[in-house]
Amino acid sequence: MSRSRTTVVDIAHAAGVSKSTVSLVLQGSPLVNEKTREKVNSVIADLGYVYNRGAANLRQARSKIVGIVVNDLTNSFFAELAVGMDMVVQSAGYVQFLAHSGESVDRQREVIASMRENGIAGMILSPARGTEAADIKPLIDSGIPVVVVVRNLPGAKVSTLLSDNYTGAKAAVRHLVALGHTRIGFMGGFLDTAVFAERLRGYRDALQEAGIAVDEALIIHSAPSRAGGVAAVERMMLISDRATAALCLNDAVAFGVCDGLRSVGIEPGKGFGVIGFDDVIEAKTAVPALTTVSVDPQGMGQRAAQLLLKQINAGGNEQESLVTSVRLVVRQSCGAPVRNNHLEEMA
Amino acid sequence: MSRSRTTVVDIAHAAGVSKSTVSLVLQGSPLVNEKTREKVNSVIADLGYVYNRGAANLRQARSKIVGIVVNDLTNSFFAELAVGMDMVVQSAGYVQFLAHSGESVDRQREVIASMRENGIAGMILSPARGTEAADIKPLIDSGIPVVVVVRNLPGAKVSTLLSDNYTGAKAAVRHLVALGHTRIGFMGGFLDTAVFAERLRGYRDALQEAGIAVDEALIIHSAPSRAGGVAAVERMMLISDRATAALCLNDAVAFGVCDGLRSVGIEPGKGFGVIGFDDVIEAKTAVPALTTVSVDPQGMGQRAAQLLLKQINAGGNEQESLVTSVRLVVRQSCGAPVRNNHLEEMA
DNA sequence: GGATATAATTGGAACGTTCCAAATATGTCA
DNA sequence: TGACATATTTGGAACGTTCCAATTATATCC
Repeated sequence: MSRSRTTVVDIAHAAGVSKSTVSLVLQGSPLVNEKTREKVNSVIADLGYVYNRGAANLRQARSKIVGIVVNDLTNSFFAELAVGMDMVVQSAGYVQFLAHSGESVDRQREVIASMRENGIAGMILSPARGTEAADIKPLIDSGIPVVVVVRNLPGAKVSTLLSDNYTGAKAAVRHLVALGHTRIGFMGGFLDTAVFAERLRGYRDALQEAGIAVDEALIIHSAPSRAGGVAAVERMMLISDRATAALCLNDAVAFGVCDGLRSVGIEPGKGFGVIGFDDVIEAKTAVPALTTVSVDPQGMGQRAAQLLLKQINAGGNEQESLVTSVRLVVRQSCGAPVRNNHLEEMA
Repeated sequence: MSRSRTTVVDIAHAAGVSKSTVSLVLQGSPLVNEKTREKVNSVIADLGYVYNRGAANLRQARSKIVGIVVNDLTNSFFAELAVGMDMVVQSAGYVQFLAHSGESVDRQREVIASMRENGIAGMILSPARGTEAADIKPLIDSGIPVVVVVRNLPGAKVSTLLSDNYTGAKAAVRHLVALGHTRIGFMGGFLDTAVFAERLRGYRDALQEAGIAVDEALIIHSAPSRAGGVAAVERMMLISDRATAALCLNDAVAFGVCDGLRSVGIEPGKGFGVIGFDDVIEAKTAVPALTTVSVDPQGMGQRAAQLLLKQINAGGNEQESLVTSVRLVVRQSCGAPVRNNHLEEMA
């Protein structure tokens, strides 16, 4: 069907110049005469030439491709994170390989290897559960900048961008305490992620600070999903001295908790205070609107991408560790009277 | 930092063979002696060689990269669609550029161009609203296989994979009619997509078939999102002879409709029947569980990817148009007694 | 042992760019 | 006009692989 690709040489020939000149035009070099540039550009348009970035990469040994690996794209927090990255990556003239590891370290290893073979200039990784520093060591050793987001990867020599889970959880619990709650639960998640550990730590410390003893029975583990939230409520109903409010691992769990409450006849926000974490888009429009710790995933994705691009351009590989601030957005699900939209701000 | 990349020549040198032999080993050719193969492989492992697929692509003029462009990754239907594609693409040894067009045709054009420069072997496109056949013409003309999913692109010479929107909508409305409803609304969406048109057509035809006159006042346009669903209910409350049930453009709208109903004191599934479309994961765990037309986005993504890979391998570019079947999953939100999970099946 | 078949290996050109050093054109000055 | 500076253009090597045709090693047969 299509004859062999038109190349820079074809352009050169048709425009009556050398391929070097065409290359110069392609790169927008100021060295080339205005008339020549016009001529070349018009020929390019005529022949429907498409630049072969692969060939250029081969010669230059640096590509305009970044790799992004996300543990769970079906979770809207991560989907939005990815969209944030997409925005700045595209705008900078890069494209991204974007893959979903599905929390499988094996799959993650495979896609990282594959991306590496395909010549990425850098990578953003939101690690699958159970990822170890060793998993990305070869990547790093080869001098490719890596930014780790959302979940920490202790021991890895990389830049990281985490949200301030500890402070956020603390603020949420403080808010529940201020509303008069004393039986406050923590729902969703398992011990295996740093995110869980930090949020739980914030929860514990806030209770302690308020002089409320931590009741381990109120810490209910479950899958970090909507279904997990439903399950957590079911489990909670079995204990005698039940909670009257809960901080949830994330918004998905919080929505599940609302569902679960409703199915046992409790109205979230009235009979029971629910606070989520992440502030995904639906949090605002849900009924009741979800009180949650806002992480702005899209903004976080943007920052991560900016950080990566900076490192790519700098060439140097000094690591940088950023913590994005977080704020409690009070809506209806916690049962507090809504005074204004962003009641509490935290640095 | 890192010295220049180790190449196939370095391997050859260290293993005492020629680069051609190394290349043969890399490709798993049966031509090479078992002992030589072992030797070469061990050297490869020792030197930490990483294959440069870009160089190979340059020589072979066919890559192992596919492009995927999705109109809205933050919509979980599309996120799951993408995950389905990711699964089969990865397993086939390909990587994907995955980009989010955010319903912007400009952005979409840019990323398509960028992916093309980066040498994709094929592309799956879930077009942004307003995309025209002309937008992807150059891609197609260059002989790159394209599969269009979810939304139709009339006039484009491509393979398509659509869900059976018409039949699905019809089945949903029939079900509502069977439950005794006569005032049935259609909520969410605008006239500008084929998906909307088809589902609406199914709605109209089913009503007509049942001898119920279509009341244009019950067709309420709104954004195809959760917030849009809330808005649609608000609008619906203003009319005198209100609907008692509604088919929603998609699950997001349906959730919004449930939210909206609740905030005016109507319990979805009791006072009002709600049916969604798509069957996203949360549909099952929501309260009330959402009756919806199941599209299995992940499965659809897989099929799309399989179709694309088939076309890439075939080389031939005969188009194929598939319609994925769809089935009504009756849960609680429509108010029907749940007899078993998949009450109605449709081919 | 020589001829022939088969197995295994190999050098060099090619893919489409960029980059360098060198060449050529154009302008300026005395 | 010659000397010099500056603006513009250019050929060829290089990037890391694959592929072809050709070569060399090994086995098989009479």
